[in-house]
Amino acid sequence: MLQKKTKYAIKALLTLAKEYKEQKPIQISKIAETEKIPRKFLEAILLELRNQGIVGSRMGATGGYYLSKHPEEIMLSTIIRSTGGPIALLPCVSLNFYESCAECVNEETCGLRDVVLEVREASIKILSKTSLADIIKRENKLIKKFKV
Amino acid sequence: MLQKKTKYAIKALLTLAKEYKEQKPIQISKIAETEKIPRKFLEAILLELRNQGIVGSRMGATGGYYLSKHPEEIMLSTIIRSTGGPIALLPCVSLNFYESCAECVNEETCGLRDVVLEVREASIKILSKTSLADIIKRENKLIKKFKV
DNA sequence: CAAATATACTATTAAATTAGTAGGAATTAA
DNA sequence: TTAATTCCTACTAATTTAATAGTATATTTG
Repeated sequence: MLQKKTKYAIKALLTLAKEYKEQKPIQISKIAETEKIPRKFLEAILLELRNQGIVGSRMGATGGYYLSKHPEEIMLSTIIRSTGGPIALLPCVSLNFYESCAECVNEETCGLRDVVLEVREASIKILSKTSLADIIKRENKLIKKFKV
Repeated sequence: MLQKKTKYAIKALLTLAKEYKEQKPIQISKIAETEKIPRKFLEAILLELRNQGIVGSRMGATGGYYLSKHPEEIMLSTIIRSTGGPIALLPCVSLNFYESCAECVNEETCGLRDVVLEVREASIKILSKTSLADIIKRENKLIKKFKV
């Protein structure tokens, strides 16, 4: 399961994406309000996303956060990883959060690992081709669909 | 990520599967030892698996646990669900652990949910066609592969 | 039947992770 | 210079997960 932190991050980034215009900052408080995210928590999350290079910021009055890339270039897999959420089901198949299993005699011949690897591939295939822009597109399609 | 509990469950069930013979019980302590799982914790896990109908048990001397079905019929998805591990990335797309998102105005038109649904489908497709027997088969294949 | 050996069950504790808060420093625009 | 904003560090609270303790109940075997 994704952490709340990750979900908040995605929602916040979607807000930035919807009003995307290069370097145009939006304030934390505005995002927190529209997305119903605890203000201070969001502050911490955006700071982290900034350190990861996903968003940029401007300090001072009229400051705020903005996407550092076009919404088409920011992938869901990147966001999940940047906010600490491993995608894999077991640490032994995680690229970014790898850890070997204490009990495993031989990782290479572990049948469970083999399956879990497949699951990871399938998940990453979807998550790494889906951008913020894609999510917004999907949203619009769904709205149309349910209006009819 | 799968919980340790789930991983222990899978390992324990694989042990039972490898020595499978209808209704032939194996003791907790033996499984705990070969799989390096804390004895008492495993006890609790097996009890749960029993209440879920995945294993059967016999009390008293010479008692123990045994698979209630053939290893080919026990699927990874079932084990994960039975030990409390949701497969979906968000509760709003989980079949067995469903919960709506507090902030979501309309679930049906949520773009993120739409993507996460796809990921779930892909994962379940693999996990629900993989049985204990399949995992063992994979293991044997891998052993052969790495021997050469 | 008694002793030994299992699981069944309930309750509790410990550890780890995740979520959220507090408060002041630094920066910028007006 | 003031107001508005992000930056940063350190905490605290809440929740979840992992593990343990101890007793009750059932079963086999001598």
